[in-house]
Amino acid sequence: MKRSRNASSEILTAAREVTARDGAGKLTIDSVARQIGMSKGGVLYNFPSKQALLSALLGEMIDEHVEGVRQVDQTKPHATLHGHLQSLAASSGLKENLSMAILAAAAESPEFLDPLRTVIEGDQRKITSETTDPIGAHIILAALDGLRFQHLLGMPPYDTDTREKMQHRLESMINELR
Amino acid sequence: MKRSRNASSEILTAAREVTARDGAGKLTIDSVARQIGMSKGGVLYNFPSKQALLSALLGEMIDEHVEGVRQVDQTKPHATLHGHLQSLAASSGLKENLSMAILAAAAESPEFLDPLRTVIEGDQRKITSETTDPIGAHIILAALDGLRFQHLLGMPPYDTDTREKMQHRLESMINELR
DNA sequence: TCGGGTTAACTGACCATCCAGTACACAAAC
DNA sequence: GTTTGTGTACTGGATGGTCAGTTAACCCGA
Repeated sequence: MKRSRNASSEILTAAREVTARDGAGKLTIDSVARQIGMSKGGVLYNFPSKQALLSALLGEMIDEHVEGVRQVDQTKPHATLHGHLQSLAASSGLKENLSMAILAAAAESPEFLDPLRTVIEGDQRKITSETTDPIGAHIILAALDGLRFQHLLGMPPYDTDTREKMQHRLESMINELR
Repeated sequence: MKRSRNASSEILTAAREVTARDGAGKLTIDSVARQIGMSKGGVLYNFPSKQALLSALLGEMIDEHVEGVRQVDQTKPHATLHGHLQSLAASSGLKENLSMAILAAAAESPEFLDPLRTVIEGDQRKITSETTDPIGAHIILAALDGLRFQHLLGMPPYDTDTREKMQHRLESMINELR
């Protein structure tokens, strides 16, 4: 048996696989352990509690989001809004319901989302500083969030055609923002 | 001990009180029973399973939403969008995290949200039929949904001032819709 | 280089708790 | 006396977490 120096990243991957395959409700320490072929104790050695595991997953998601936002040219106007749009487009293809697992955790303890709040606060500050019409910018951001949640919860509009048109329109709206 | 013919509606009220006071994670059959001063068996007599209880709660929320949407003069243009805005404004004051309980349930079984999907499908059809710019209308609806979720999850913008300005702006946007 | 000591990583059995759901007796209402 | 509703006590299963012990890798002095 090989002794990987640190299984934590594989554990996180396994957790994503479980949620993707079996749904957010099936994400248990046992199921993750089975997925990676490890014992429950082993998982708990790497993450001392389920909360810790979920926090790490949330951290990954936040990192990916930040990464996605940063992929746009930071010098162009409304870069952060464009970044959010970009991030949405990137994530709207895949349907891993990891976010649902995060939401379920947040239902039990709202403070669990604090790291996310921090990031979003920062984003909103940046967005506000990039425009003279903060309300308009906030609305666009809200629409992007709305699209995210509609998709996450399997709400209409389902067809990717409509959703893409909406994204294009939102891009225009960002560009027309003062 | 009073013997009301049908305790179901009181049970639902009690469930809302529990979630409002203790959070979505504390919504158990026992806690609801305690809240209403009834035994667990009594609750389960009225709602044969927890799913059934949650479904009823979701049903209530949907009814309230539909009610809120209908409160707008149905003859004016974009009545449904205005209705959604109205419904948002009505619900944005209170902070009962019943929705989080619903979300948590949906995390375990996505089909749980089917009734909601049906309603929203209908709404979207109506909205689309009320405008010549369905994409624009969809975006406004997405923004309204986004605001809902931001509020639900305690995400910024926190201040009611900004949120009210956003609602006003959205109202203008609806009015300017072709 | 050999062997003992140390330690990080992990195992597997077990515990504790929570909680949905069941069984059934019992009370009121009609 | 039958139906409707409620209380009490329980079961069973899922699941998060604990812990003593095992394994392998690495270190280091003789």
